Parts: sequence; C-alpha cells; structure tokens
Amino acid sequence: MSKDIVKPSTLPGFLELLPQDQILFNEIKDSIRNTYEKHGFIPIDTPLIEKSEILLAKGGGETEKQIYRFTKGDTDMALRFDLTVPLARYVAQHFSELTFPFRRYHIGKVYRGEKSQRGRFREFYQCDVDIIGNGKLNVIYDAEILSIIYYTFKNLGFENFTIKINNRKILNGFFSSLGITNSVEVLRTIDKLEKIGEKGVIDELINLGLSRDAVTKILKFIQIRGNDEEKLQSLKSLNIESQIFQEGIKELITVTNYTKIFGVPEKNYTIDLTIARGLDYYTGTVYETFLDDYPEIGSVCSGGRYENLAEYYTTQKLPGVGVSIGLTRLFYQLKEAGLLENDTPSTFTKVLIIPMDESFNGYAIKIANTLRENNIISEVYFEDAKIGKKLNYANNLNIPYTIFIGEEEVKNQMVSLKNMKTGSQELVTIDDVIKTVK
RNA sequence: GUGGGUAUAGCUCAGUUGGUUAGAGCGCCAGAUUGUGGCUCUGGAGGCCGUGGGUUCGAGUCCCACUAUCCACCCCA
Repeated sequence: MSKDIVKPSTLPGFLELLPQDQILFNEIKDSIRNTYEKHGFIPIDTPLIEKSEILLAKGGGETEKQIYRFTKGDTDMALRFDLTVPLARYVAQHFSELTFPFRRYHIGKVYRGEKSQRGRFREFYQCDVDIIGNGKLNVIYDAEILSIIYYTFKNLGFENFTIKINNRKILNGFFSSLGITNSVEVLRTIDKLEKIGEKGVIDELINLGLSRDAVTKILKFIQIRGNDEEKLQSLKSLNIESQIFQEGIKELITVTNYTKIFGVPEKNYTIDLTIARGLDYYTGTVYETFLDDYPEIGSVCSGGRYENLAEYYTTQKLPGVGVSIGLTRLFYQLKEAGLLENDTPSTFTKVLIIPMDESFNGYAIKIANTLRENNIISEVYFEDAKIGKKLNYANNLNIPYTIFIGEEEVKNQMVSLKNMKTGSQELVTIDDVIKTVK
C-alpha cells in the first residue's frame, strides 16, 4: 500500500508558503498594489502562456536557454519569462484602444528554467509598473518612476534604502568616445565593481582586450565620487565629445531635479555611474534599489527606460520607462535576513464559535452570520471533539477570541466570549461581542 | 553550461576506527482533565538510513555509478 504513495514535493525553484507566510506575502503584495494604484496605474493581466514566436521575437541570449517551451498539438508555446515582453505585445496589439501615456501595473508569476539556487526561483512574482508613451515620453516620467519605487518601499515600512540611478547614454557615449565596441561586456564588468573590486575590474577589462589608456579612463570614470551635484560636475568636466554622452547628462539632471520635487528624500537616491543592469533593452535611465542594512540581498527592484518597447510587434514607436520588483526573491531574502518577524496569525478568523454539542449548531451558525454582517471574520467548529481540542484549534491558528454555545447561552440568548490571550471569559450579548472584538 | 558539497522519522539533526534490535528535540495522536486551551507529566504511531551495485564474516558508516538537492561561477529579479 505504502508503495503507492507518491512522495509529495514540488519542483525545485518553485516556492510555496505555509498559511502564516502566505498571509504575510499577500500583505506585501497588496501594499505594492495599493501604492501603484494610488499613483494612477491601471492593472492588466496577460496569459501565462504566449506563442513562442512572441516571446522569442527578440531572439538570442539567455532567454532562449531559460525559457520553458513546449508544443500542444501544432502550437508552439512558452511560459512568459518576464512581464515586459507580454506588455510590449499587449500594447502593440491593443494600441488603438489604449490611451497614452499608458500607465499600467502588472503583478504576476513568470518562469525561468534556471539552475536553482538560494534565493533564485524558476517561478516567481514580478511586480511591474511602467509608463508607455506614444511616439515620445517625457523624461520627467523617469523621475516619477523613481518616486514610485521610493513610495512603494516606504509604504512597505522600509526607511534605509537607496535607489541608485544612472543613464545608459552616459555609459554608451563614454565608451564610444574610447572606441570601445564590445560595450555590453564592459558594462557587465563595471557592474561587478562592488563584487570583485577595482583590481578585479581592471583585470577583466584588460582581458577583454581594452587598451591601458582606456582602462585608466574607465577607472577614473567609475571613481567619480561626491554628492549628485558633484558627480554631475565631474562628468561634465570629463569633456567627452559625444552627443549621446551630453544627452545622458542632461537627462540625469532632469531626473534628479524632478525626483526632489516628487518628494523623495535625498538619502534615498543617488547617482551611481557603475550600475548598468538590464542590458537587454534599457537605453536611458536605469535604476537599482538596495536595502542599506542588507547589501548582501542585492538589488530588490530594478528597471529603466527603453526607447522602443514594442519594435518587434508594431511599427509604432513606443518608448517607455518602468521598474520591476522581484517579489518572490524579496520575500525570501527578507525572511532569510530575519527581517520579517512574523507575528501575523495563520488565519484571518477573529472569532471561533464552539457549539458544545450538535444541538447548538443552529444557534452557532446564526451567531456567525450576525458577526459576519458586522464585518467580523468568524467560523464555527463543527467537528465532534473535546473542548480542549477545539480550543487548541484556536491556539494553533492564533484566533484571538472564542465563543461557547451551550444550554445556558441559548436559554439567555447570549454567548460566552473568551479572550484567548488573557483566558478571561464572560457571558455577554452579541452586541457586546461586536463591540469587544471590533 | 562549468566546478564543489550533501542525502538517516513529517521537520531540524546525532549516530564512535565498520559490530547486536537506528537515536534526540520539535511536531503529530492518546491519556492524566467528559463546559475550557497554552505549561507539565505519561504513553503511542511514524525509518527498505536517496536508488542500484561493490568491498567485507558483517555497511547508516568504506568504494563506484545513478538520482535528487544545496552552494559557487555564468546570468538574472
């Protein structure tokens, strides 16, 4: 018999939570959603599965290796690996029915067939928020997105975090002035500065075939220090004769100026010339967010500006700017760091109603209905068991109140309300219950 | 894709240079206590020691393969 039991387990890289954590996870997700909606973003939901030709339109790179792809009948399909490509398809497909600039948010699961590792998942939630322009999109929106990152993390209860910003035009302009052609690899190397240090970066750059002179200049570039004002000054004084470079500086100035106006405290954002994530589609502003007290967690939110979101699906030019929070990883890391002291109960129930025996079930259900009408979450314990076991149910789920229904209670049309924390119990009316529990 | 660890009860783990019948804590179930929980005490269930092969009188322990899983690199959220 036991040979027939299939060992219950999930696939590696697929996270699932116990009730207490799930409630907490949902609270975080709801908080993010509320912040997005407060800023006027519209929810969309797209299919988990898309045609492979859509997801692979861009082609090449890691995507192709990591995508979950399969066929059903003759249909070649795949699981989405982010929410940006589906957004591009969505906007291109429904272009004529949308109003631009289109502000949308999307919270959903995405899939990547990576080798699983701590804090890295094959199925995970992304919380995306983007603004898509029709033909053009003011760079002020780049600052607004930054402010949305700020308010999102602030509303989650974080104080010490830093949103690092940079502009890809600065990097690209700088590199082209140095005659660097393999800028992606160079970017990747510079991005690793925190991890491998200056010496590591120098070694890797030389390995990439860069000249001594170029490496020295790059080093000087990434060593630019000071406050944002000073950094911008240093950039200007590099006298790079690249139009792209100058454009980047101008954009960065606008973004930082407006960020201030949006009310983001200066301690929560900074220019960092070494961040260069999202190498695939970002063309202007880029963002990375770090928790100051937990740098080892890495970036908890990243994104940027892309010049032409939907170029593979339409001839319309649709520039956009947006960020994504990797919610599953964020939750996992926060928990690992002990940052989520979980004192949330394992249920939403506030009152457990316990009939002393079957004959009181009717009265118990009536009480439950009345409490629910008054927005008090309640449930009735119908299973036949000893009182101790029933109370233990309440204990295990951290239900704060129990109500006993027996002969005396029905006779008086009252209930025995017990506070599970203090243990005190008294015979009261339903109105009293509503007052006490609320 | 490359490299390295780990695999014993539902969970976290112990298990001596290879030696009888494989252990603890937590959790679960029951009783002490039939209208009152958490604490305590007592008892109980639960293991092909990842799978297959090898060495040996004898393997949870040593060797090999496979599988699973974790970590680092790559890349990313």
